[in-house]
Amino acid sequence: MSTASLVFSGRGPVSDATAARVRAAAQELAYAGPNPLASSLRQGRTGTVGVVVEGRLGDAFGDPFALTVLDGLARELDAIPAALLLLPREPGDDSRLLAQLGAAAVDAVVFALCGPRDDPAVDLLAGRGIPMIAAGAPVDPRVPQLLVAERAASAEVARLLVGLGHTRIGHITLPLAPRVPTGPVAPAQVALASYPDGAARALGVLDVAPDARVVQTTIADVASGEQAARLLLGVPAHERPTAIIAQSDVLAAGVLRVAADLGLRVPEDLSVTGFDGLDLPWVDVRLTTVVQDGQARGRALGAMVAAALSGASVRTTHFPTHLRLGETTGPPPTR
Amino acid sequence: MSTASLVFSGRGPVSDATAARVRAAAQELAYAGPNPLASSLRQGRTGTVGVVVEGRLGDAFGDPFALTVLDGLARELDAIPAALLLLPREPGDDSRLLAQLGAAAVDAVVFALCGPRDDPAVDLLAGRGIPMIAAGAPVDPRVPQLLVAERAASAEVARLLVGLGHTRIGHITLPLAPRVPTGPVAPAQVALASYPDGAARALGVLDVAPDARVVQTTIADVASGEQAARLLLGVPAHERPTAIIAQSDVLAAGVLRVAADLGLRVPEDLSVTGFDGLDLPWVDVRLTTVVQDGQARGRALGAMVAAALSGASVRTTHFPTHLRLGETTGPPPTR
DNA sequence: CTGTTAGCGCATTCAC
DNA sequence: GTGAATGCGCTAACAG
Repeated sequence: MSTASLVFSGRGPVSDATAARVRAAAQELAYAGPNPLASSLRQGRTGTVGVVVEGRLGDAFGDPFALTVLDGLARELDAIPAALLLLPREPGDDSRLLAQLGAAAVDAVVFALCGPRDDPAVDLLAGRGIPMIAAGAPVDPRVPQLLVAERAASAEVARLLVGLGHTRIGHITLPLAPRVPTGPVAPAQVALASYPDGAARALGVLDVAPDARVVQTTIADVASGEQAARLLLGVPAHERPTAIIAQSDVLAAGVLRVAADLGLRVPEDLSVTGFDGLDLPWVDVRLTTVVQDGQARGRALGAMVAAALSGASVRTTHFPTHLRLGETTGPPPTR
Repeated sequence: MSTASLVFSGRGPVSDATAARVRAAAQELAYAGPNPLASSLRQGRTGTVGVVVEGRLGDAFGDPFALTVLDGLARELDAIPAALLLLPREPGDDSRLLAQLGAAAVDAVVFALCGPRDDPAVDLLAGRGIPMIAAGAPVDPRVPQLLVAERAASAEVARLLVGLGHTRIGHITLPLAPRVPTGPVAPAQVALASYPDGAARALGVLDVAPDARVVQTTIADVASGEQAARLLLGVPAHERPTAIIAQSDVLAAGVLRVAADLGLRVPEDLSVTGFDGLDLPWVDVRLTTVVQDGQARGRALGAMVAAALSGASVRTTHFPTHLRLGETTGPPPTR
């Protein structure tokens, strides 16, 4: 009885009478519509797109920027239509993710957030012919990217501060590799980092301010920003940085809190910059930051997925950002 | 060649020589392992659990409490193992969700967060024999619940404030129904609400303080809390509430911000309470609030899912909360 | 221990 | 416009 299939999918030429008869029979047999699994197997489409998430969901999406990207992505996928399957990876342990990827039925996979430069998941998915889309990582010719000019944007921030006269600059990076502790990082280590986005932003700063003190965080949240800020600011006044460049607005929010706690005025005593351009209702100053539209970024990723699923060959694209001058940057204090 | 299946699933008794031979052949043919779809169809298991999310992902998980629940749930499901499929519902429009549910292959569905009391998705899923687990909503005999004594907990907060001598109490509720505007709500409307959790908390307050002014928010975030607080506090001083009970800590955070803005000291001029017991790094006072362990709640939901999938019959359970006295409550100002 | 057989539930042919 | 046959790719059950 293929007619039933036509009735439920609603795409065949079926007379109203027959349709009614089919529906009545379905009712009778308590048939709740086609089995999605069988339908997917037959059609080769699942209506599901995987999203790889580094670390715990609470950590990853505790950063409002990441959440906004996810939101935009979901919104765009909804139009395909496709639902989002969350595929968390324990940082530094790929085994669970690979098992999930081997067992999960997805039409495509998105690496929407920061992740390792080299990812064994790529081989697995490429082997299955599942299209992938990434935002910075993993780096692989088989994975088209939506790229941000991280290094250039970050360098622009550093240039702003150097131009204002700052010479002692602190930099707070996102994690450069899985499972790192919060703490200082030697500039030489930066180039070897496994996470490209943090590395690129740090390199941008070092391009312009090679003597910047770099402190790495474990995750992007306010508490980590505070911790890193205390490491940078908890030194004698004459070696204390007069400006801190944070790789994320939530990290910068932590810096602002520590500054207030230490009695440092922003920007008179300390300049602070962020990255992302978040609108945090609980931060009262307007942060100097690199604005990127997270929602639009997610949507752009979703559009790339849609294109890949429709069979188009998707190419690496660039996504715009711009520096926004806020109230948290100014010339260094005259001693 | 079922031997190949045994090799890949790793559960059959296969000699090493044969296993090697199979792997070699797989390599040769560029076979990337079993097709998850076919495997799922055969085994009747997908390794995927759906989570219904009300509203945009950004709105739903912008509340750290909701995110923590999701995190705990994901963590527990990971042990099954199962991955999370996000199933967003546009508030007030079930059609997309129902379509997704009809097309998505899931082993179970969790209603982890607030949602409508009556949900057409229940009929659909019950028809398919897919187990459901809920946390407050939907209310249906076919759906076992993990319940919080919302009304009692809320009443306890109100009793605390009344006991301190407050007579003019304001209450800020979560949305009581889809697509509501932020604004005052008549107590009579509360009992008719479509969202049970907000309704139960409001009823708890009204049980103890029947004259409380109730203001409803659109979503649980700081900005909505601020908006609601301005409605409650923006009246002549003699009719201004001396205490505000918020149904969530993020809403309470908004109240604290407005209080500071209006020059009201907390708790001398205004007592403020929340719900959830979040640890918000950017709120400096210790809020008086109803603590519930979101992570544990998510895990408990995950455990219920695991039980349901193992064929056990899952019963409705209760989840504990407790009132935590903080620094934001005290006697009302003596005029 | 290994190979063969059948069917999971559907959607797509193709005859009628 | 309708019904009957085939196979999507796998794995459980069996026979060797």
